[in-house]
Amino acid sequence: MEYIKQGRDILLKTPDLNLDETLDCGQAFRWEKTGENTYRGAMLNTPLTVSAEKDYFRFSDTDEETFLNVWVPYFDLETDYTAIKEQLSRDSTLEKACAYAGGIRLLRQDSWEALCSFIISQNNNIPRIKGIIGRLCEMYGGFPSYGKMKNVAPDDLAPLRAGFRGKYIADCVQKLNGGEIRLDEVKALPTDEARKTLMTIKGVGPKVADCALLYGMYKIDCVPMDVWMKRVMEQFYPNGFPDFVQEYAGIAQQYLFHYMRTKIN
DNA sequence: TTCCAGGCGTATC
DNA sequence: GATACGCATGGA
Repeated sequence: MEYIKQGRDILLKTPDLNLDETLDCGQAFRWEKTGENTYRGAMLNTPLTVSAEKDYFRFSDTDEETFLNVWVPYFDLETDYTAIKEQLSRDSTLEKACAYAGGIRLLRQDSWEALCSFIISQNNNIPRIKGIIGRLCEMYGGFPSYGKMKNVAPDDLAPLRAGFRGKYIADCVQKLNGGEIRLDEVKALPTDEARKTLMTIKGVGPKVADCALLYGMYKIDCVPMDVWMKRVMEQFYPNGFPDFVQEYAGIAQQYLFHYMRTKIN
């Protein structure tokens, strides 16, 4: 990764990053394509417009401190995806998946934002997930902290049209505000214990927990098992992943999920 | 109209 | 532990 400042922008050179593949592959729901090669979105309430230009990525109107503290970790820019893909490609299916969309990166999202987003995601489709999260941000003037949502009742969330998920969000907010669950502590736990803790929240089962762990806490051994990944495992890995995949199973899952959902029918 | 969507809670065995 | 069913909403 190398970057230079240009006025109020940061210009970044990095391999293994494609904005479409990374920002519109179902791991984050707040990025909107605003131009041919441009996305606008945010992490919590830090906004960003990012574009792919000829030889670099332009992070618009971003100071160096925000770039280094927020966007470098968010886009996982210090991880060598070339090496990871090389290792994963020892498996023939993953080789195809990596070749198909090699510009996917695992976004290191905020733990609360990821947890909340994936509670909303259950038994739901991506356009509607985006709609509900969009209305949540509208309602609170940006993505609300759980503190800002303190004492929220399911009925208060009716305008989101989140269906039965409203009461799950309310329960999550309550447990976080009550200190019953502290996400920074969960993050420090081994994956299995962290998963168990998250699953004490109503509406958080194995799949939503694994999404929060993978996308919000960078537990890259987690493989969220949704309908698409179940199909992948049935079709290609009836006996599980090979050992050399395990280390990066969560990242492998990104390539495979996208491959199965968009390429294979 | 019916089916499905990055599932989960509950009841039942 | 496994299986069956209902659940809010909206697009296909």
